[in-house]
Amino acid sequence: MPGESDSSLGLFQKYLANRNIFKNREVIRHSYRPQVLPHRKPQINTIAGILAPALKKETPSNILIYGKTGTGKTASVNFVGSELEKAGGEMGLFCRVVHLNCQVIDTQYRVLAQIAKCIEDIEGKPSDKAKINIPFTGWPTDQVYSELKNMLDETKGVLIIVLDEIDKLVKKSGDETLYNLTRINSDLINAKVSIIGISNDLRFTDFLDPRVLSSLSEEELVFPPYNAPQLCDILEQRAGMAFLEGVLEEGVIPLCAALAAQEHGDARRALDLLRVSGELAERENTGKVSERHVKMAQEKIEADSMVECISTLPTQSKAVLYAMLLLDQMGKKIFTSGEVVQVYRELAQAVDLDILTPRRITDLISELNMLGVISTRVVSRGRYGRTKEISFDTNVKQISGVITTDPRLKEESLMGMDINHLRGLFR
DNA sequence: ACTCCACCGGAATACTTGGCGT
DNA sequence: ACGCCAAGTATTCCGGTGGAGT
Repeated sequence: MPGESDSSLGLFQKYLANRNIFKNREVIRHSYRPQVLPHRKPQINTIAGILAPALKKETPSNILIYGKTGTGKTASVNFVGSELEKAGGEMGLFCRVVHLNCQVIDTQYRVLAQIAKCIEDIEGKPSDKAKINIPFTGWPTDQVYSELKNMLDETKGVLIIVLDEIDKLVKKSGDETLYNLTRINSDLINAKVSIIGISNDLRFTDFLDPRVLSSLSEEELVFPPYNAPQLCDILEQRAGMAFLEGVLEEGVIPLCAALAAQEHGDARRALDLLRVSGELAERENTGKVSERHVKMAQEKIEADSMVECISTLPTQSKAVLYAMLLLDQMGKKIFTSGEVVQVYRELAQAVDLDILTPRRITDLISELNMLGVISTRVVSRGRYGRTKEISFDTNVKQISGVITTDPRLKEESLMGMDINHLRGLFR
């Protein structure tokens, strides 16, 4: 693209050329699906091998895929799926893949309805007698099931159902859905169905009926986390498309890879790091992404996720957190649960919240601890009992910024609170 | 209508060491 | 000097409740 469009770009050219970091930012969003998936050849080949019978109008084995987030499970399956559809199309077969994210579609009804809808969309053109639209709600589930069965049979092809985040589905609505889906084959005459389950949770099979499990996991596949060099390759591959020539300094990609590898080998995390680094550099107008930016990006991502985490907390938890903030501001960097309870009482009264018992508060405190907002340590002080020592280990300002976003904990609502009284209490 | 889950609090029990009694 | 006790929560277990989903 450089060169020929000079005429219209001329005016802006120098600004674009000067300071921009990105060539195409979309490429390093994790929603972007690259053509090539580095270091996933074996898995892709395995999946392809398992699904290949579909092209001979046979039923492929069901597959269960495990792996942590950001290990390329979904991307690999999608890749194989679209290749399969392509191949099927060339051979004049009806061979389709439908992808369902069970985090969103998490009931039996919605799963069935969504599959039906996908099939409808795919072969929309033949003027079927009465376009049977399955409503979002209203029908009994078994009617949807039999309707789906009929639709499938008419296609006379092979359908591959990908259930992404299948563990969420099982946790929310049990294994009945899966049971029905696995036995749908025996009800079909002309068509074949095969299921690919994708799970983040290795132990989710505990919740499954053994019959469902054995049928679902005819083949099992594990996606190991990426290690640092592999992450490097992934980043390299995309960085070439995403960034302008020479804006990335030497150590940037290795650093992103190393940081993400420490996490869980999460490719998404690595890409986020790289993208945010780029965005930070862009904002600075330096025209270069350096390792410093990566470190800033790391902090920013962490901070963002903490903000996200805190802002979705229930009000009571926020109140407890606020109480701890007040203690911190009063100069007590380390405090005990007893003190938190005292401050919390005042606070809750002032903002007209139900006052929870100490019992509950300790629960909330440990919850906050697990979220990593605070850190706690149980200590025994001999004659003076046993307590939890609590302290903040992250930026207090940010936390307080988020907390006061809650309508019930706005500054104004705290007017009724006697801070000085509290101050006197803790010296 | 019924089930399930998140939230809540009461009671009992666990835990640990500085103080106090001897 | 030594050892048991007690303070003050933590932690566990459990039962109740209201609201959301089916």
